[in-house]
Amino acid sequence: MSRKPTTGSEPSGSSTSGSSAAVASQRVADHLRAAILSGELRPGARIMQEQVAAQLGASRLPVREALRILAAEGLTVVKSNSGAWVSRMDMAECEGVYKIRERLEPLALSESVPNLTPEQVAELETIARQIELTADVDRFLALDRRLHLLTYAGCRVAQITTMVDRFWNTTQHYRRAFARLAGDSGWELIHAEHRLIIEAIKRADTVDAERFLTGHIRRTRLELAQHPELFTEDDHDSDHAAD
Amino acid sequence: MSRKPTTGSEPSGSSTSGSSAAVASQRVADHLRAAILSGELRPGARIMQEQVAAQLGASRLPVREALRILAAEGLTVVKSNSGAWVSRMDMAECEGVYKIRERLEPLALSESVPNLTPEQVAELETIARQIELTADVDRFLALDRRLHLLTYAGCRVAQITTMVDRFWNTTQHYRRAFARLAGDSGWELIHAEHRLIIEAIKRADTVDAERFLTGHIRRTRLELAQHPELFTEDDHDSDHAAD
DNA sequence: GTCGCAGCGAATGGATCCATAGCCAATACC
DNA sequence: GGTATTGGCTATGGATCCATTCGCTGCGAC
Repeated sequence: MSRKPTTGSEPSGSSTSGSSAAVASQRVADHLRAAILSGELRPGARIMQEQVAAQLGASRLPVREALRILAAEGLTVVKSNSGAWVSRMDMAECEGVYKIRERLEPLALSESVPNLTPEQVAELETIARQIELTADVDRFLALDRRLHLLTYAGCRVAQITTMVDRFWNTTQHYRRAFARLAGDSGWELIHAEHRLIIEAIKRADTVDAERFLTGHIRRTRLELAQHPELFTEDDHDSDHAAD
Repeated sequence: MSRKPTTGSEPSGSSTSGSSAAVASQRVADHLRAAILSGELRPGARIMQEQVAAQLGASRLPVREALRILAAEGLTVVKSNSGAWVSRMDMAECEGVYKIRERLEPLALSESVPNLTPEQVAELETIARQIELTADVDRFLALDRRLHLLTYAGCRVAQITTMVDRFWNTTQHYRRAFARLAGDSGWELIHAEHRLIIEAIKRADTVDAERFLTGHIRRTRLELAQHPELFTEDDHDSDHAAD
């Protein structure tokens, strides 16, 4: 149906806008991305083109392009004449992503720190406090994501922030699974790391900020390596797509 | 039985040089990627869907998907209801990519060094010698690319090598422009850095290898920053796509 | 003379239709 | 009774056709 496209003055909706994108491909991609990140579509879940098309009231063509876009982002895999699935990582791949993040995010942080406003720094502390008071896993995930991405908000290099966002997206599901089995001592360490990172940011000390952030990611990677069971959960079909 | 098709949709495939991808989208993407990397399509050049479609004997649909793929790789930009162009970087963006490479490629190298075979190391030295004997810019570019990517050949983490490949692709044109105006002393430094990197690789010393590689990329970035004229060359249309 | 608006053309985005390649199951043969 | 082959079904890939939108050009008004 010809839904009035609202003629967005500036299309340029560069990812994660979530709202009405001018082009259907982006809208479908945003929808699927949100579904994957929220856990509604789990790794390994089959994505049927016409099912998604019918659900969103579009034809299969935008869905196809959206699947290409998401595949390029690493969120889906598309096999010729076979179908599309939500990307599933094995432990080695996930460790690889963490190794990349270990190098990349400190760079993002260094590029960001000099440009952070006092208001943003204050918000960092607020979020950190909220995280320490949070017991709910989903809320922790959302806050943790907001915290870290906010520390990178001053990064002027779009390439870096784009990549950082992508890796946070591709590992979202495994972070959720990982957060579920963290013990109290694990939370304490995370809180300590967050405090140290924020304190270094307040001092505009990029060296220390990088150091603590590297340690934060590295420690998470090493912990992750001790839980291979996170990657063995067979998801088989799950076409019901509900949780 | 033995008919194993295995026409895997390998994104950013290692250039099978035959351009015989099973799916047309990939074939078109490979063709356009090669055209961009070879310099046939320069940054800022307009890419017309039906022109490419006619040239490759396909319909516009695979071309559209190919443009999405290349856009995700950073090689093209697509504007809604407007068209597609070869990505053009300003100096800040190019510096950003170099900053990323400065962090990422040492990681790729560290992951690769323990897995490099003696034959590969020997080939590294051969390529380095060839580079030192080369005066031709295009030949230098090809050899330099082969050299560095070969140093990363042992990296088992596909995510890393994929990204490294992508960044080498997106900066290919600027590397070419940059190489054209390098003086003799510049070449000497490059050769020295290559020798040091390879020597460290031979010793399986990942720390030194990372150190020299970081310096290599960083120095290139700083040199690049002194040549803003590389990014001001207006290319306007260039639909003839010849050089 | 310059700015603005309207109309036209061309290129892209989207939808529908057809061909093809896997996958599964049923059947026939060993 | 088991296995292999074949046939049908389904979902994706590709092509063509239509709608939309952006840009350009020409004309008119200030």
